[in-house]
Amino acid sequence: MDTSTKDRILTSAVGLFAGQGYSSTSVRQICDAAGANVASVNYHFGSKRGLYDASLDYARARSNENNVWALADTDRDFWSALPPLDRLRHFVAMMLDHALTRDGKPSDLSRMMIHEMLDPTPAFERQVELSIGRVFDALVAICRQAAGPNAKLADVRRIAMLVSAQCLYPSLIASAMPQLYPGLRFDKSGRRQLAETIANHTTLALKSL
Amino acid sequence: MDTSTKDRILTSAVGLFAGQGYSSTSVRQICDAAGANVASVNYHFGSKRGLYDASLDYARARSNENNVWALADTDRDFWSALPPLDRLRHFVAMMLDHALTRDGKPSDLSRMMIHEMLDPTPAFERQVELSIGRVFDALVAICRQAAGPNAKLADVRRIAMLVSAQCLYPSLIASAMPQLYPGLRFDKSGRRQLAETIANHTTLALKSL
DNA sequence: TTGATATGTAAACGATCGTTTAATACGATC
DNA sequence: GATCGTATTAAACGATCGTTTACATATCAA
Repeated sequence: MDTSTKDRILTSAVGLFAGQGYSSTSVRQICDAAGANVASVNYHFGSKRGLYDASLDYARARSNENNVWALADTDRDFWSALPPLDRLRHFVAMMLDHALTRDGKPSDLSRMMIHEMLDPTPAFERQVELSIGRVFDALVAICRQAAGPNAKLADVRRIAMLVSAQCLYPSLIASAMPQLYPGLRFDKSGRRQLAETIANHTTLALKSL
Repeated sequence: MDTSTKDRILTSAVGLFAGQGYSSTSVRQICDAAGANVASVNYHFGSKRGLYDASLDYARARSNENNVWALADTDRDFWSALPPLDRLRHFVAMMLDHALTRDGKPSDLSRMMIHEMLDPTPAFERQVELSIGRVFDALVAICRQAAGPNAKLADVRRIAMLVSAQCLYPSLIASAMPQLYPGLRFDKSGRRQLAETIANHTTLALKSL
């Protein structure tokens, strides 16, 4: 093999945890996919939970390589220079680009996060602090800025929650897509259309506050 | 006990499957909660899968008691008499009422459906035919009617998908709510506000097509 | 070469999984 | 009262789970 056993295990684990969740994925299944021995998981990561925590960090790191969640940093020069509605537009597009890969399938990170939201494990609290929470906070801040000073915070927060709902939903229903929405595709153009639709509707909603 | 063993198992199974999904819930866990013997699951339902299928049907039946999904029947006199935008408003409120219980917690059925969407089991296809699929089709029909004849079907479908995203999201993040949205509540008034917000924004979106 | 440290592996551990078996208790029917 | 179908139970089945053990191998410093 060209990569280390530890890396191969990590890569296989991310894919399997993202696909089936924590409890449905066995250590042996991961090791078979990685071409590694069962005992190597506990050697390199201490336990299955340790591997899971490392997988979350690994998926998040890989996602950040494409400079993505970095945009959640509200105070970035590049962002604060933009008009509020443009910031919102870029932010929505960014969330979708992180939730869906280039070929329209859900990203491993988004799937793992959704599994965590649905059935939180002890690792969830840390992931909220490190990624999800920051992104949501940034989204609220952008929506607040776009809505103006007269909008009530509770209303803005509700709209921000609905934005994240629309951005994460494609990752949730990806496995069930062909059954539920036979015509829908999340390729590059479909993703762009979706981002525009969400951003436009949110703009209308924020302006009507 | 005042109820039959079969019913007690069914009730416990719905709650546990909804809470943790299929593979994370053990037969022994269900039987302990129901005060039944482990073997009774296979006696009454044939297998764990059989119990799971029966649980889905049971949860759906209980949900329909409150006359809910019946509204998905687009040709109902009561509904077709309403103006399109009012039908949309009622439909969104109905979806939210089915996704959330009176005290703001997610319904068992919505949780089970979300688990199915995220990691479909062999039972999913049947549930799409019996409930989810019909509801989504009805939603598309209502949105199409509200958008008028000039709207492109693909655009209407995308908006309908986003509506279901916003209605199901609260059930997805219910376990993680206190961490992600500390201020948000889905009590009666919160649910009404949420339904109004979704319906209003969707109305704006459909009119702008 | 020797010793130390890091890595990989076969085998087994005890626990838990879904399922089956064999026996028992109950109730209705003949 | 004997018989039969239904319901329930304790106990055990083989399989799989996460984890551990004991041992083999590789790498490098002394």
